[in-house]
Amino acid sequence: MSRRFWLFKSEPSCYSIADLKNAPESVDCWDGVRNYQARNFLRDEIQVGDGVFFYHSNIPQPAIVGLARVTRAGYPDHTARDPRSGHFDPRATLERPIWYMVDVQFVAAFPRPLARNEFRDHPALSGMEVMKRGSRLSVQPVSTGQWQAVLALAGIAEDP
DNA sequence: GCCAACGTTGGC
DNA sequence: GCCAACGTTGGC
Repeated sequence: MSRRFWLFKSEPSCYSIADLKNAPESVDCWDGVRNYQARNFLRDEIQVGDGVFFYHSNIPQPAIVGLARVTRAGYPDHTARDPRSGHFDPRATLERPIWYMVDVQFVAAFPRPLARNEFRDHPALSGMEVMKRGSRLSVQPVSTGQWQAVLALAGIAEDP
């Protein structure tokens, strides 16, 4: 399977790209996803080496703010079994974890955030999942063309 | 802060 | 299996 690309959403007040950068080795687990479609991507499709757009949602200018890379493929999200976690799910067990996560590593922050509204009229980017009205999917596939178009907009010549 | 859109729950 | 009610997401 060749390298694939994804967009991960996060509210920066909850977890920002700076938080990922500042994590030990700039690696962290992407926990707390509680949506089955997103879970399926995390569990079944996302592979080590895949590219990730880090997207900040629920702010005045929602934007792709940088890049990350997958360093560990899907494994059980332990926060689902932690009653003190805000993402606790009493149905999750060791044998049946229900929820999964991956590990990602910070790669780069864009020189400036690429605001969602900049994509609206872009031929390659207006069709992104994140552009769809009412889209709530927090882990989304990104096409190779979309990946390259965003890197070009960000002024990043070489795919890091 | 508003509110449309969405996913989930649960009664039937 | 249907669908109304509900809680949440997320752009604006």
